[in-house]
Amino acid sequence: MIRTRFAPSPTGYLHIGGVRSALFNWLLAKQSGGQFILRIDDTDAGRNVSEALQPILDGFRWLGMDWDEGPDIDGPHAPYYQSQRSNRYQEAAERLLASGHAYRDYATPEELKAERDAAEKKGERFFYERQWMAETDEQAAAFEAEGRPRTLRLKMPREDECVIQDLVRGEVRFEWAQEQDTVIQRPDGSCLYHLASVIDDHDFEITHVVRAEEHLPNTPRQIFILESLGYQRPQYAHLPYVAEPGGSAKLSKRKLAKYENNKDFAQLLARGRSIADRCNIPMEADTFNPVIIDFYREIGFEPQSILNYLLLLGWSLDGETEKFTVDEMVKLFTLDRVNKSPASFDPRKLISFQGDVFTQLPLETRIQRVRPFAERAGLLGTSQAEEMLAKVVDGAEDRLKIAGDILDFDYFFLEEISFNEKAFVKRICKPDNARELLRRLRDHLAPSEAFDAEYLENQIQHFCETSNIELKDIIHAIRVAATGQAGGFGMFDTLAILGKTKVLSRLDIALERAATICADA
RNA sequence: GGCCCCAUCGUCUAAUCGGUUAGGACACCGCCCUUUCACGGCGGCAAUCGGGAUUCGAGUUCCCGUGGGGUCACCA
Repeated sequence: MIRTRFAPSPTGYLHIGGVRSALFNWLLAKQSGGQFILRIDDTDAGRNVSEALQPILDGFRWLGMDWDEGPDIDGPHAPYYQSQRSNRYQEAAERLLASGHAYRDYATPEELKAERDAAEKKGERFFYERQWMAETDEQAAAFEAEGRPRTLRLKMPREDECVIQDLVRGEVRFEWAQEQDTVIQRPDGSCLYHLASVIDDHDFEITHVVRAEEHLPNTPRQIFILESLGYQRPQYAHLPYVAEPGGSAKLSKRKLAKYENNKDFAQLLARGRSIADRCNIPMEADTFNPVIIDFYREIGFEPQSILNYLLLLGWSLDGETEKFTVDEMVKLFTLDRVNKSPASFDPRKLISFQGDVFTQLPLETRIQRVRPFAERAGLLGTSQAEEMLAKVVDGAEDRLKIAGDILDFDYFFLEEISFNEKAFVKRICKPDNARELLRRLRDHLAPSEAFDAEYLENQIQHFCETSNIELKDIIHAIRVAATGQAGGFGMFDTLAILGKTKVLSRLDIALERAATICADA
């Protein structure tokens, strides 16, 4: 039975690299009928744990990554919050002390800092030499009489080496003598991460520890703890981290400003901002940031595309197959095809995946996805607008890649549109007969009873013949006048969806506008 | 700096147990389709970090460089 875990700290946001780690854990557990556990690493957290945890749980729920045990649902090993498990850690700390694998240490923070600074001055690395270690109760009493604070440190071996069989990296060796005597318990009795993590993995019966590569150097001391306690080693798999766009450093949410220099990243962020701006979505850098999962939910990405993209960041099936449903991911994922080197985050490929996924959704689903955005942007409200929405989504076809893209087609809904200035000049001002043709076309269409695409095509073709012009001589001017835009979907469909009233009034508005702004007016 | 990890097109990656014209995808560039914008179709550009060793033969094995990165807390 495989049991995996993801252990977020309640930081208030879910990092995209974290999602990938969690995904691999989740897939590994699901494919064998095992369990995926969510454990909350809040040993160092402030008061607002539940508030800071919410976005993380929301993120997982949105992605459809359900956990079998953890917050909100509990399970046989509850509690799943480290802050509620301190008695377990203290118990272990005492055992470690009793067995001689840990010792009482009475160094003050000031003394340690002085040692550290001195080492740094000499260009050496700091290595604690147990100057304030108390080996006997007498020594401990003497230190305590001086009023020194007591911490518990691991008494690391000074010879031999630690050999790890890592499922993605193979055999990795560390010399024990290089390992520091890590502090596992603070003077106030609270225990630190390494201890807590090992105890929890044991208590929760975790069989596979799949986590980011940055934890690889921590592994020897965790192995020391668990073996000292007589626990069995889990299987380890250290994943390469997700690197920044166009670079090889670890992707970090704090470097948003730097990433904005990356064209692709900047474009994605700009896209998001324009949607958020129209929909009154808050844009704090803590959550509205392509490094954070909330960003994608807020602007209308599909969980499926994010999962699929992240799966391929460091894993491949055969180098050919790229599109996977969640069921396929679960069935086909294997740790032995995880790559060893960091994979940099490529916003363009993510967008491409998203476009494919969204386009293939049934019309009804697309309408449903898009509606909240249209609503928040104030485009809906009337029953005509509802009908319009369905027609627009249908007509837009694959031009809609992200749900928030519906705002690109706001001109169908708005009473007053804004004109693309360049297009207006090029299509309406510049051709010398454009205004005349538009005026005549307006009058030609005014008496029309019908206003469907087929009828419009016939009418406009006929208009062209009688005017001795070709369709292409007028169609661009019509589009700009009716939509304000240079591009869009089929012209006759566009006019039909807009409806006669809007089309006629916009032709009037465009003509008035041309009269005032065109250079020769 | 110590320890550890990594190294194929711009990016993500493929290449049984050494033998391929080093394959696919995203991006980019052409052409076609077309009333525009997309889509789609066709084509193109583009990579094994360097040096040794082993071998008939090395992207693949070994060694040495070089480069990139991670980590070195009374954080997680």
